[in-house]
Amino acid sequence: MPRPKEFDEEKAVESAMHHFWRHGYEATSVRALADSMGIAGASLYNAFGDKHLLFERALLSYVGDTFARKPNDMAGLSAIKAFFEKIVAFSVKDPDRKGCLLVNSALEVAPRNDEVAKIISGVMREVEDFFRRHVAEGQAKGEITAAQAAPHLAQQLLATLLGIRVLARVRPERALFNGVLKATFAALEGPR
Amino acid sequence: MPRPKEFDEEKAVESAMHHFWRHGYEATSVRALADSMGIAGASLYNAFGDKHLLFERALLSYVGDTFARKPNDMAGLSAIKAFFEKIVAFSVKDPDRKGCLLVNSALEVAPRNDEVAKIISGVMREVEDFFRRHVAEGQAKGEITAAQAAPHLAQQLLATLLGIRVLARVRPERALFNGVLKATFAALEGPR
DNA sequence: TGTATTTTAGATCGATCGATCTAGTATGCA
DNA sequence: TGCATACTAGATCGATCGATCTAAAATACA
Repeated sequence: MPRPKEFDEEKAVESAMHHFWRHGYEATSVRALADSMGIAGASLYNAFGDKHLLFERALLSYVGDTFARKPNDMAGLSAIKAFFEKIVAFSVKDPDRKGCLLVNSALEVAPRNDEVAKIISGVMREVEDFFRRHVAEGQAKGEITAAQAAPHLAQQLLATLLGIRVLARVRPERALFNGVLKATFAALEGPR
Repeated sequence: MPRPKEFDEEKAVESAMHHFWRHGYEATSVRALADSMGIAGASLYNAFGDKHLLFERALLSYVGDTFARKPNDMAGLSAIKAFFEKIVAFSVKDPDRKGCLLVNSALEVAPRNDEVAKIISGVMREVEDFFRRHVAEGQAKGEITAAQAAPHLAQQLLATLLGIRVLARVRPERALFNGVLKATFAALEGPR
């Protein structure tokens, strides 16, 4: 039996993910991908099929890293606040202004790729669910206003999140994010 | 003196704008641009310099069409509501799911093009100003809550707007937008 | 009609694209 | 040591990229 060990596929996908994240899909060449993954071009095609399939793997890897592990030690309003503040903290300190690979891809790739569109809208629905659960929980605890329906508040939170991700790419300013979050959280808490 | 008439530059730029809007920057070839503009490739370079400069022209044309003519017959809350509802109405009925060229370009082009980044962040600041002015006016009229500072509410509205533009590209669903707007406007109006 | 100029279609440029193939090297088991 | 397999570098494929150039057609004034 022959040379059974390959390169670490997971780490390679992670490198590809970071490259797509920084440069986008179209502006990323397969040669640049192979270089940043530390493998030969032929190995890339052997292991991943083609550029498009590799991108799907990279996108799923990103989703796994970013959205799968939600703060499950918190609930209600504090979970929502922690979620937003983590993203803002990252956006402010990221020198590359990469934003969110999912949002970037939603605009650049999804319109011409049904499989990617399905992945992205699926994740967005999960995030919306996440918001709805914690809004309902916060309402039950009396820390979130009951004047608005949980599904609507959750949809508003989703839009705000996506907006923050856009701003992270062109105007990653702490003061701007602070204003957005202040008004968002105040709207959740309602009149006091 | 010779053949003084050229093709209609403005209409040509408009056609280029629509092509960029539908397909993005990288995925648009100069040949496809020239075809959709109804001119020869050589004419494109003669009149506009290169692809990048043509894109800037197209982006400015989009900004002029979309953001320059704001509803100035309204003020305060109703101006804000009309602004959002116009955008949602367009997003829902656009079969191409083009979203917003400015937002699409903010994510795809701006990170690698300082001039485009400047245009985009400038427009975003104008939109933020628009929101701030009308929020302040609404607060003065008592139709918008004074519990939050106008600048913060304006920043929140900007983020929500950008989020809606993202959703327009992957989930242009009337019910989703309605929920977002309902919660957004309720937050503006505050406790009643 | 003749001349100058702008346009056009289309060939062409070097560069790069995604993708494939070849040849040689490294590895593990016999 | 020898064989089979997984990798590598690098050449190469046809296609397309942005950009340029040429030559013919169109237009307006003399």
